[in-house]
Order: sequence, then C-alpha cells, then structure tokens
Amino acid sequence: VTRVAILVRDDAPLFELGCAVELFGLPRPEYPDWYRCDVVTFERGPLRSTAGVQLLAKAVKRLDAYDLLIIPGWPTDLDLIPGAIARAVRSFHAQGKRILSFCSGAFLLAHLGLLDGREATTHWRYADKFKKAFPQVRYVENVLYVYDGTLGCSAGSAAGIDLGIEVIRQDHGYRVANQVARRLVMSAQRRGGQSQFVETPVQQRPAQFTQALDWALKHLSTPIAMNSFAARAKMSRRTFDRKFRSTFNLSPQEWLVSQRLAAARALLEQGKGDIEWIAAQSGFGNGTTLRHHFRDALGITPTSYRAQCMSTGKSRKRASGLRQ
DNA sequence: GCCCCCCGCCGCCACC
DNA sequence: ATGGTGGCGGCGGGGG
Repeated sequence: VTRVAILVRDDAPLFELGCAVELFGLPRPEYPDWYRCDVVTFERGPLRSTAGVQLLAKAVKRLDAYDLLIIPGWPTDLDLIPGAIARAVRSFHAQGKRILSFCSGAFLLAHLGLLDGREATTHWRYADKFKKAFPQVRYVENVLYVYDGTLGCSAGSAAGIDLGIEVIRQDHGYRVANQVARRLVMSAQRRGGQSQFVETPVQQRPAQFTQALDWALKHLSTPIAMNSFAARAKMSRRTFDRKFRSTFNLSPQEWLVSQRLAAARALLEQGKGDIEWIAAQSGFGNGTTLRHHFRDALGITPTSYRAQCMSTGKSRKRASGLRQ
C-alpha cells in the first residue's frame, strides 16, 4: 500500500488540498491496496485556510512513514524554509520517493534545489516570479504538468488532478485511472461552468490499439462500423469489445462519439462552418445527431458553446500535459 | 432549435 | 484466457 502525505502549512490552499484529497484520500473499497492518505503539517494548532476555514491536520516531525508526498501549495515569497521541513523533504527525495507539487507548491521544491536543471512549471500567475527566482530551473510554459516519474509539478488546481491521474495510472493501470478520472469529470460536468469542458485526462493508449485508433481518427468523418474497427485492431469482434472496455472503460462506440465531439468542438472554437457542416466533418451524420450528443456530454448546444468561445476571445489551448 | 414519438438496425454484454 | 450467440436497449433517421 502506498502511503500518501499531503503537506500543508498555515494558509493552506483549500481547493488544491481538496483536489489532493479527492485523488488520494477518498476511501475506495472497490480497489484493493488503494492509497492510505494523511494531511500532515509540521506546525502546531489549527491552520488557516482559504476564506477563513480552519484546518486540523496531523502533526508530524518526519515524513519517513510515507511513500508519496504532495505539496498542494506554498507561499511564493517565503525564502526561509523551516529546517525540519527542508530535511524531511530532501531526505524524502533522496530516497527516490515521488513528490508532486500543485500550483505554487513548486516554490518549495525549487527553494530546496530539487528542481535544479530539471523541467518544472507552476501556475501562470507565478510564472515570472518563478523564472526570476529560479533561473537554474528549466521552466516550461503552457503545460498542465510536467512529471519525470519522480518529481511532478502541475500548473494549477485542476491540472493537479491531471497529474494525480497520471500517478494513479502508474500505480494502478489505465483501467483504474480512467475510472477515477471519469468520476471526477462527470461530477465536474454537472456543476456547470468552464470545468465541464475538461478533456479526458488519460489519453495514453496501449500498443494493441494504436493502429486501429489512428485509423478511426483518420476516417472520423465517415461512418465507422464496429466490425471494421475490430478488424483494424486484428482482433475478433468479441475480444475487441472486451479488451476495449477493460482498457478504456468505454465501449468502442462511446470512444468514437467522444472523439467526434472533440473534433466538433475544435471546429466550433475556430468559428468556421455552420452546424450541419461541422456535423458532417466530425462524422455525425447531421446536425440533429451532433446536437443530441453535444447536449448529452456538455449540457449545452453547439451554438451556445461557440458563442461562449467567441466571447472569451480565443480558442482554448491544448496543454502538452495532455499530449498523447 | 428543440423535443417528442416510432421504427429498424446494430452495438454491447451476459451467457455459453 | 478467446470466440460465438442471442436478447435488449440505445442510436440514427424520419415525421410531427
């Protein structure tokens, strides 16, 4: 069992802490060997958090009992790091254990020199300050996260979830990572707002599917029969269905629709063509079908999605943390 | 543009 | 483990 420590101090960022807890701290009896997670602090007494919330975390003096450390945030203007924390985090890293930072958490790792010569990122609003303070760190722009298997930095709150999902994939495989991701994404969808437009966090694909998926993407605008999809993967139809489900936790058809939706969204964001044209381009036979799936997945109509994108000026950037 | 209804087809999965 | 089958439900298409 991997033991997780989420390290907080006074002025703990509530949202980032919540993201870490959601990923690693929820009981998930359906998975054996799920993480055991503590929110820990080196300070005494209740900690202040966002919006006047107070927290009681587990007081510790060392981190030896843990295997994975999460820094959900850290003051960006704090040059002095308490000796106990510096020693504990350095020794944690020296043992080859994994450390993840969310948002401003990268400042702690950089202060300790753990990121020297490595790639790192942080929330965009701290980017200039970070680059100036740590020129020896290779700052990466416009990514959701960077992760080398040992040290990870994520750009902001929601990107911390993407990084966490990647770590869960490392530990528990695609299937579990997709299930966890799916649950997070689905609840995000229901709350509305921009968060409903997040993309599927786990996009890695096992080798046995790459050919078939590439073929499907290339011919997305034409009808794709599941029998030929299976044939492209060189599997019997039954095996294809079974492996597809266990790998992506999606049926082949559901995957196809999600890819067609992604294509349609890209065209809507670019603002070119009418709905019928976009429906044809993305492989939905007609506008009605596109609208149906669009509403089903995103809760709004294609036209109002386009309007929202236009009003914010520019289309969303794809971050390399989502690169395939 | 959106939401019904109906119908025919086919994708999916329990079962073998 | 893989592969075949049948039933069912969901999807696309057409009409209102």
